[in-house]
Amino acid sequence: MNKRVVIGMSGGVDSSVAALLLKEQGYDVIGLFMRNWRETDDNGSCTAEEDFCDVKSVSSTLGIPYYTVDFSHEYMDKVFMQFVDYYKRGLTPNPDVLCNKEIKFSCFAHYAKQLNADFIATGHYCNVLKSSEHTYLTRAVDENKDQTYFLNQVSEQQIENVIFPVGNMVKGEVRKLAEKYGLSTADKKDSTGICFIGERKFREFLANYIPMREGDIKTLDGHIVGKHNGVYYYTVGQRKGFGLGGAGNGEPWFVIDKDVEKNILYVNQGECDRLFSNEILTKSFNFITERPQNMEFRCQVRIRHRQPLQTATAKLEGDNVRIIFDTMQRAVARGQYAVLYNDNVCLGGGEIDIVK
RNA sequence: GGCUCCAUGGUCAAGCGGUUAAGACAUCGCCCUUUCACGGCGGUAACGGGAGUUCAAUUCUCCCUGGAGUCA
Repeated sequence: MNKRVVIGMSGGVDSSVAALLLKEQGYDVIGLFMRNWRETDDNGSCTAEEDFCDVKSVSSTLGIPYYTVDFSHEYMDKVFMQFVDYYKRGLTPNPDVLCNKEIKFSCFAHYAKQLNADFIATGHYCNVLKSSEHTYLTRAVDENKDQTYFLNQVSEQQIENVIFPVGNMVKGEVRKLAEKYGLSTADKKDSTGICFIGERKFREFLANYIPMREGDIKTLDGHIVGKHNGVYYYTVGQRKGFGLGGAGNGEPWFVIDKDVEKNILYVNQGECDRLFSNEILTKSFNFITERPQNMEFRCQVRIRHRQPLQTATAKLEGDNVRIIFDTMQRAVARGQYAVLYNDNVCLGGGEIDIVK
């Protein structure tokens, strides 16, 4: 009896090829398409429909059964509510990190278990490394596509029976393979935007959930230089979207800080020291596999997806971790995650709570 | 009210009789990207109005209009 793998199929190339590889490796493969957001996109079209068509197409090419499941209630409760709440509080949430923790490696995994799966799989670019007693999450071979950042909140238990078939491939190889096997998704554009929701005009999208509230845009020394529709729509370091142009030294303006209580957006023309920091405190840090032995250790860190790894010193402080970077970091946003690495191993991550 | 300046794209700002009327910031599009951002590359977009002078006016003169400053 072949081992059964339930693979999350999004309708993209990566999960298509992941399914292909599993099939080739002789697993009993079942495709599962998740539908977690019930709305059309900005253009009024429903990409979920198109994606599901691709899942059907690829599944039939591969000769595997497929199912569809709807976790939109769970997604709303466990991911989207917090997302909105964070923005209301002036933070910059990362819904995709939560989505992996709560939906893909939780709801999805439980559902797969009901289908008698021995393993679950996804098209994520990352890997698992097994030692005699532990399982570690490791970076993808394709540096450019590594998605471990988004998995920083999962637990060892959640990845113990997970297979990431494309984790040791580069994107080009994935597409070639898809083409070779005639998968309909071979040339499909990579999807971006919030997972399951897609690319949106962000402020307009947020305005559906957080009412606009006009306020002043001020310089750091208190001069009013414009008006905004709500500080929560903006992220520290942001340049576009508040219409400040001309005058001064001709440099672009950047968001430096936000005062949610007073509804003031602080900006500066050109980058300035206030935009940079080399020390942060993360809260309720999640170590995926094991808590480090030393209270203080050297490591690599990234504070945003795809940021090149930054060298730093980490200090354990209870459930929190203080991180002191070797070099200044630009636009550290509260609500995002600082994710630690020890070379290829992703140690885990914590939400950025305080930026010094 | 007198006098003196100023008037170019959304904003700031080059230009100094013949230019495809710079550039920056904003804005828009594309690229990058399973968060939000950053970033890269492109596009749209202007001579306040009316008379003159001149072969030729954004460029010179006058008037109007609209700003700014200054003086009783």
